[in-house]
Amino acid sequence: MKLITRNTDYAVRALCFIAEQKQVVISADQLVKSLEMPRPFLRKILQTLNKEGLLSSSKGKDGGFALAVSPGKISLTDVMKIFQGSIRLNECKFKKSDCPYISDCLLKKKIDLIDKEVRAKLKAITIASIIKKEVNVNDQEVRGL
Amino acid sequence: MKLITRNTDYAVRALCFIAEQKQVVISADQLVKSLEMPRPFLRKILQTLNKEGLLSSSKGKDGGFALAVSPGKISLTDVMKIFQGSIRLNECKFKKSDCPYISDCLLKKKIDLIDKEVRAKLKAITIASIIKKEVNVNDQEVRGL
DNA sequence: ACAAAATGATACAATTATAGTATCATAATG
DNA sequence: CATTATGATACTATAATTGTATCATTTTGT
Repeated sequence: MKLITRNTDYAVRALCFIAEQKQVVISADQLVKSLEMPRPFLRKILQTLNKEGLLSSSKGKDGGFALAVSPGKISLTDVMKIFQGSIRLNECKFKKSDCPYISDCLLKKKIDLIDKEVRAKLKAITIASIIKKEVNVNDQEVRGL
Repeated sequence: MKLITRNTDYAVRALCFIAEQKQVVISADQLVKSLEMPRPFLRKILQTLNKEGLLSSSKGKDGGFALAVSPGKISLTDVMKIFQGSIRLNECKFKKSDCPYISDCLLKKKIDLIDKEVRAKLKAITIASIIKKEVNVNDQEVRGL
């Protein structure tokens, strides 16, 4: 059981990496070399992030990808939604007419509660909050980890 | 994204149903008729629950399945473990040597925290806690919902 | 104009997980 | 010994995940 799939994970790491660099525009090749990911898969992911508005892209020499949204405003749920669709943990199989527990299913209610909490917590995790340590510890720059 | 797969869901509902009946031993056929589930699939699930020790079984006429553990001692995590394997939400793809965030990955740590909380909450959900309402509301019996 | 360096679009493929089905064997009971 | 139940096991269909591969397009420098 995974909460986060590979492409979400790659996307998050790519976003973090881009956010951490002094350069604004980062090419797919740079990312492939720095983070270890299969190139075509990463490219597809970057294209998706571009389409979805989290990255902007430029072609040709010195082209690549740049953050289109500030790291503090990109949350894990944003990325998960893009690559994993809805992140409802629940989705009862049973239609109201079928479910033997009909209108109020305690199981569903309990899971719903957990679901809401998880979503809130995932939303609170932003790219900025993930890279915070690497970028800024005691107000010192510690790039190039 | 589902936290709970179909077989876990069926298993939980079957366990709840068995726990709710006055009869101790419930046959697969009874379950199929009452809860709406494909018979062969449910049978496989019941066999698994038997093997895993949550149910006991008896063959022949008036045979079937009975709870082998009290409803208060069967938690959602028990059932999930059986049908969905480990319920770690995390499992970082990157081996220590590969991961660009090396020994301390903030993403992983944050997800780990969520993971622990979710597991604790799932563990707190027992069969007893799910059927409580149906079996016992204001100390009245409200069977046959 | 043209080659090089980048992304864009899109179709295909392998692997794994999920959600089942189907069949025959075995045990208990009357 | 037939009936009624579960046990064991092999098979299958669908969808999701995790990619690969190819060609088109745009930008830039010479």
